[in-house]
Amino acid sequence: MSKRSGILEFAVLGLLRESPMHGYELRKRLNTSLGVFRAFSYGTLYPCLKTLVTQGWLIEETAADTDPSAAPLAGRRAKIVYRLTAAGKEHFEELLAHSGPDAWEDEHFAARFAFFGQTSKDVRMRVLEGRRSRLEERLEKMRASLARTRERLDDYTLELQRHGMESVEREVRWLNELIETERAGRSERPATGRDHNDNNQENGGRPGDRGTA
Amino acid sequence: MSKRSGILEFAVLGLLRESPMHGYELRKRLNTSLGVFRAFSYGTLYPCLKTLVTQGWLIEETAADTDPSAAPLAGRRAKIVYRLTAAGKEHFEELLAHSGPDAWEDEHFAARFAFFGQTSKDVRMRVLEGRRSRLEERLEKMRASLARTRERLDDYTLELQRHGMESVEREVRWLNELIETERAGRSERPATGRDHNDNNQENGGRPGDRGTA
DNA sequence: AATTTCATGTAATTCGTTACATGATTCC
DNA sequence: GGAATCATGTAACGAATTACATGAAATT
Repeated sequence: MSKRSGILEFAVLGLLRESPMHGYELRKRLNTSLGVFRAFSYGTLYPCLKTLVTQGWLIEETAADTDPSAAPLAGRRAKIVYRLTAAGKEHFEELLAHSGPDAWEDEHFAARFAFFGQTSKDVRMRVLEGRRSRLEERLEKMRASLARTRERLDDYTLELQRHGMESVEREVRWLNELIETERAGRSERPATGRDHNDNNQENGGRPGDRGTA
Repeated sequence: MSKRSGILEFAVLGLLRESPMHGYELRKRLNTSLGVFRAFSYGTLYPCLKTLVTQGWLIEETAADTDPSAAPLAGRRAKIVYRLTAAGKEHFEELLAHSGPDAWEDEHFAARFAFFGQTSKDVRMRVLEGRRSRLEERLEKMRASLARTRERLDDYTLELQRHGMESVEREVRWLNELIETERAGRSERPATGRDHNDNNQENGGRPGDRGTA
């Protein structure tokens, strides 16, 4: 039953794909590395982990399970470590391959983008372009509504609209850069197969960089 | 019982302060003029209106109530028009005067800003400055977390962080401009007394403008 | 020894949406 | 007279939070 929000499930699966973790640590990663934009509480995370286990995508391990002798040595006792199962990995690849319209909504998009490192190039392109046209649509609406109501609005409301539109325009420019860069050459790297540690280093800079050209 | 979200209640009260409206229209204003950032559905709005009536802040009027003869003439029949009561007006002024820490969270802030036209200068200042330090706090955390984890992150995650930080920095600059402008001289206009239609025109441009100086 | 941080969970509650149900009014 | 838009509502559900409850490990 239920969807478990998509976004949280997706992010959890993605983070656990990199390495097994327990809930507490997972939550921190969700809120820092990944989640500049989104914070989840324990009351959300723990029940979600339980259902993911139920669905066979994760397994719980106590530290002793894997290495009974080494467990006490490790820095700090990890009570329950969650590890991605084969089925979970498969499920995550599927989610990664989908690029439906939900994928270009604000938070959903950010989550997708955060795992672009594991995403194939064509999906990356579809998501970036989908996001862009979503924003352009939004801009159109904003412009139209602004044209209709301009006179009736006071300075502050107007300024709020203006600033909001500028933010959206700025994100469109950002997407344009990213799309250009993707077009220019980043290698394929389908998300399957090789270990995730061979991070693509064939382009050293940040995705937006076009090198020294 | 209950808080009714603060933000929706606040916005409804604020919009109705300008002029009476029925639910359908209210919702449109919420989602265009005011809500570049936030959309509410009928399933949220109508129940909310009901509780506001219960609390005595609004009264329902059928078009015939106020002017039985003129009602049929008006462009389109308005089924239930909501009007702010004296108590509701008072309550809104109170909300307007509060500048607690909730007021500088993302959506809450936007709602507050949208009604700055009715807000006294000192409260405006407190809200703007509160918002700014809230964002600066957030920037600090982001910088710290970035410094801690920089090496472990792949290009895309890094780029996402970078773009997120830039967005926040940009909003801080925006706030700086607004604060400067406020300091420079916009008149007091306490939210009570005179009719809301004498919108302050002593400064013609948008709030961020510093005129021709 | 006490405090902080790590760690896991549950119950009640809040906020809001979707889908449904209904009907009037305007435009073609 | 049929479609689109205006207009009002409700019931079921969804997603996530807060407050609570508990306890172990590390730090001072």
